[in-house]
Amino acid sequence: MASRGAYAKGVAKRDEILETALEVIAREGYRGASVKELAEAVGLSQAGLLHYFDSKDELFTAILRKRDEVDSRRFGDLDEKPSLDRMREGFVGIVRHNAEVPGLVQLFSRLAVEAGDPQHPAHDYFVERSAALRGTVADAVARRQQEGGIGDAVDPETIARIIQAVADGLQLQWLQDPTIDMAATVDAVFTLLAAPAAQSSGRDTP
Amino acid sequence: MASRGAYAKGVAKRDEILETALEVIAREGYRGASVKELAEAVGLSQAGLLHYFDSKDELFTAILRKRDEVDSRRFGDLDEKPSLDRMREGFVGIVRHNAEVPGLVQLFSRLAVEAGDPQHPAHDYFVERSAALRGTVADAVARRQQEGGIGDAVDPETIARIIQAVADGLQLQWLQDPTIDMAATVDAVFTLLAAPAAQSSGRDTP
DNA sequence: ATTATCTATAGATCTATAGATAATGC
DNA sequence: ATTATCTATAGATCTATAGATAATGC
Repeated sequence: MASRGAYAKGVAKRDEILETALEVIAREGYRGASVKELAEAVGLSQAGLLHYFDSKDELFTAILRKRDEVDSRRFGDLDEKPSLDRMREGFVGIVRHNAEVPGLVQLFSRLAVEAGDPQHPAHDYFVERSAALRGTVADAVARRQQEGGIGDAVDPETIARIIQAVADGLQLQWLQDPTIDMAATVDAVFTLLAAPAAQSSGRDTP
Repeated sequence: MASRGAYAKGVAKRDEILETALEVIAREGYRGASVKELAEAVGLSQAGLLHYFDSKDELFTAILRKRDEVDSRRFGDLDEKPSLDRMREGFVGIVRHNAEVPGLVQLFSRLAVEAGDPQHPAHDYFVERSAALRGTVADAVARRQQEGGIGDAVDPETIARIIQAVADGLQLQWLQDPTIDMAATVDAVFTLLAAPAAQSSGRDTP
């Protein structure tokens, strides 16, 4: 009931845990990422680490959240109504960066599967993150469609969903074959979208 | 060394195991799919079942292979150079069917992540299956591009990779929110591809 | 003789919790 | 007084293997 909240030291430690975990997983893969290994990496016992999280799944969910925080500081927040072109750049940049942190891609994909269960601690994370991402993309697509830069055979929400699916699905392919160029392929999706506009521009009515 | 091979009974049993496993997983999800549960479903002890497979991962890999076999009998083999339209139908049909077997979607996605490790028994399965699928799609796309039905801003292999990524990525989204219409979204990808052609058809040169 | 199957078990994890002690801060 | 951390352990799985016996087929 009467909870005083974490001490300053505790707050800092929790943060240190998440940052160290990100490094370890990025480098060594999700494999070596048992609670015990992560605890050792940060100089705690397994029980000592779990003091900060309710369960292992909470821990990994927090790691993903931390990652988004770091990424959006690095690549600019996607919640600012960017133009489609700016979004394309941002998106491709993140994907290119992901190709350097295989362990995080593994962690993300694996949790995405497990979090299908609404009881899973990461469920809300995925649902919210997805919706936010798609909302921003759909906005930018809708604006471009109004300018005539993209055909309107498919509605913006569906196009946004497709773009997200490509990014997620490519990661699964890339986990099998890390030589494929995820960034270039995501970029190609935007090229495909733009294609019709290029052909019809300048002569709107026959 | 001198291996006589399985008896007729054994061959049948192995097949029965796989078919029962498909049903159980489709119905109950990947969750309840420990070796022990699957063994019970088919009336064997856990050790009795493992007699037919080298390991748990081999078992699950065999289950996925069996599934493809069943599906391609049901939806027609994709290895026959179908037209893009026929392919679109087949693809959408499979996706629609997948939406009825959540447990198999979970199993597939989860193994796709784990099989990233080249040591994993399912690694070859995913690599080969992927390549075959993409090859067929790329072929059909290339033919359509030559007819002018699709722009050539993006090469056929990349388009094939994108289509596959959409299908795989949508499954991850659908695991979080089973109300989304995977089939309709995959179909929309083909609509997007066709869009430019519709606009330019009939007047090739300005 | 070999396969098909069982029971039993070793052994490897891994998670969560209980019950300490030391450090921090109202 | 509460948080931060430790050691120790319960207990839940789960996989793989050993060592049987019963059924099958060269």
